[in-house]
Amino acid sequence: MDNTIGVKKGAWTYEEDNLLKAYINKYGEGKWHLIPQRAGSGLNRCRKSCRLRWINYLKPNINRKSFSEDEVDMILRLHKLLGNRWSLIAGRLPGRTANSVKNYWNTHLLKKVVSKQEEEKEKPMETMKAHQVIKPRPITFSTQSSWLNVKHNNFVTQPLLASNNDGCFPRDRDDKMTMVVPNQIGKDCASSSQPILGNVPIPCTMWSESLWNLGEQVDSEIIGSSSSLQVENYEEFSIVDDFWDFNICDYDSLWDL
DNA sequence: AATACCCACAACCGCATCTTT
DNA sequence: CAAAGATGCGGTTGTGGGTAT
Repeated sequence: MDNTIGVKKGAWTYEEDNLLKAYINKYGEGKWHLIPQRAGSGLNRCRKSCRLRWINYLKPNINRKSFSEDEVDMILRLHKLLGNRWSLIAGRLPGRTANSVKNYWNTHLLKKVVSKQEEEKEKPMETMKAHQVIKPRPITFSTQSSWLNVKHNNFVTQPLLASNNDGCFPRDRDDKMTMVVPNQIGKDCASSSQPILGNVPIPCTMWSESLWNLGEQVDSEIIGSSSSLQVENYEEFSIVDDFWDFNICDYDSLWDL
């Protein structure tokens, strides 16, 4: 546990920053618990504070400029998809930290999003955009091996449900269901300039590779290297249709990307 | 000029998860 | 396998600077 007794808190001084930078230069990142004994008496900070200071402020590649329109757009899209998973969102924005993305969201975007949602609520039902719902078709991994092998060439087109390793859908609490975001079979987008979904171009950082990696971070062990979003509370869905109806919003988020 | 208020962001805190013993 | 320790994450708070009154 942290021994925080007698440890300094509050804003960091120039000297403390230099001590921490010198420590990182000498020993590298990580091993935060060793900082108090290695960095000397001038750096009387707990390891958590040191880690935060380095990650959010001192790290050389941090982009401290104001957020560009593209970055804001990316944050909005990723937040729609991932929610408040700031580290994942920041991971898609080079040079940005989870803390800075979170701060930007809370100070600039949260109000906008909330007011927009309020507007949507107040709209009459008939003016709402109709969604085309494509019901998923259960497919086993063995039959999907073809598209699993072409992930680098394609981009997201249609979500499907995947079964478990044994080819069956979940039957009990120990089984896990995954939502798979497959690539469009047979369509090679690697040679085109930028993938298009309807009339909406997909930002370059959200090409299939990004989504794929995203999926790996969301749930890497359930589905191996495929792009997947693990569905929690799967036990609520006794049949595929129930699951699909319940998750229309999540699927729409993907379409809106 | 003084004060109040607001905003942006750095930093802290508690908790969850992962790793080590 | 359990406990302890280490790390990482998201929510929240504190504070300094800018602006309005």
